[in-house]
Amino acid sequence: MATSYSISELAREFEVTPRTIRFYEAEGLIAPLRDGQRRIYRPRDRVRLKLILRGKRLGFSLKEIAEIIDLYDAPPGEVGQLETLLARIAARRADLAQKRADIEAAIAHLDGVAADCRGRLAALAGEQPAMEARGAQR
Amino acid sequence: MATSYSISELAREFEVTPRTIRFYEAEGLIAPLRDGQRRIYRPRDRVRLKLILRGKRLGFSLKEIAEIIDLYDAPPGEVGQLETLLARIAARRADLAQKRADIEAAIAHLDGVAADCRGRLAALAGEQPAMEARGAQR
DNA sequence: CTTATGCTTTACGTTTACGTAAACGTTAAT
DNA sequence: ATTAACGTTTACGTAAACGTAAAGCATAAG
Repeated sequence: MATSYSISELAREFEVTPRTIRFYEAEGLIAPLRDGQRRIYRPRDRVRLKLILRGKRLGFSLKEIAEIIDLYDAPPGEVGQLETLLARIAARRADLAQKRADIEAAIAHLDGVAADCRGRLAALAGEQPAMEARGAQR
Repeated sequence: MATSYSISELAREFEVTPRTIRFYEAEGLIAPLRDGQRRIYRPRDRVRLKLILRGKRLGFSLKEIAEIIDLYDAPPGEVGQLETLLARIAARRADLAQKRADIEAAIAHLDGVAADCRGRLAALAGEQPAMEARGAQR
């Protein structure tokens, strides 16, 4: 009893529209089965959709996402193919490492601003303790 | 002798076109000084541009980037403003944390594929050691 | 039988983020 | 004086990623 999904089931689960899912198919990112005219999505299609959406959150274009996904289910292949595959993986990994560095920097920056912000709040609280009792944290 | 930059200097440094920089200005993300008609970019404009491009690499829209940047140079403000500012920072931080989680997952996934790939290469090498001497790593 | 629900294709519309070209000003060098 | 290098505004063009109808098939329920 292999599980399968309709397009609107997947759409609901991942909070996208059916249109979006069909669009990804048209772009060659997913290839669901068919029951006559209806699209039937298997677990592997669901995984692919999840990967696509993760890629989107990271700011990759659909074209880039396609390349990445193709890396995942690449065929066993022979030596030469495996080597070029490793090279492509390395390239993608470098992209991700760059993004990770960007993220760390952005988070650090934000945390710095927040700390400064709390500092100023503390200063204000010490300077002008207002009429009502202080609520330390909210 | 405060340093300043021309639009093409910044464009070269960050590998974007002047058009792009002017576009960001039109969208309210940068506000360079003027020398007559010419735009004069100060270090703070340069920093902003850097932040914008970092945001772009992370997949934020220019509108989202504008919100984030506004958090950075928010006015000292009073208690209420500081508190809502902290709240907005927390929201943005949550976005970034999500993206970081996505990145970690993607990198882990890719590393797994790469490891599997190297494993298959090793298997092939042991199975059919070709005519020429093996080059352990390239 | 027809109404509702869900899926389908086809096709044009929209937003974002610029690209590209035209036409024009301003120093700076030849 | 004119060519070159750099800047400006204005405006139309474009690619990506869908949104939004329109029109039709199918099948389950009333």
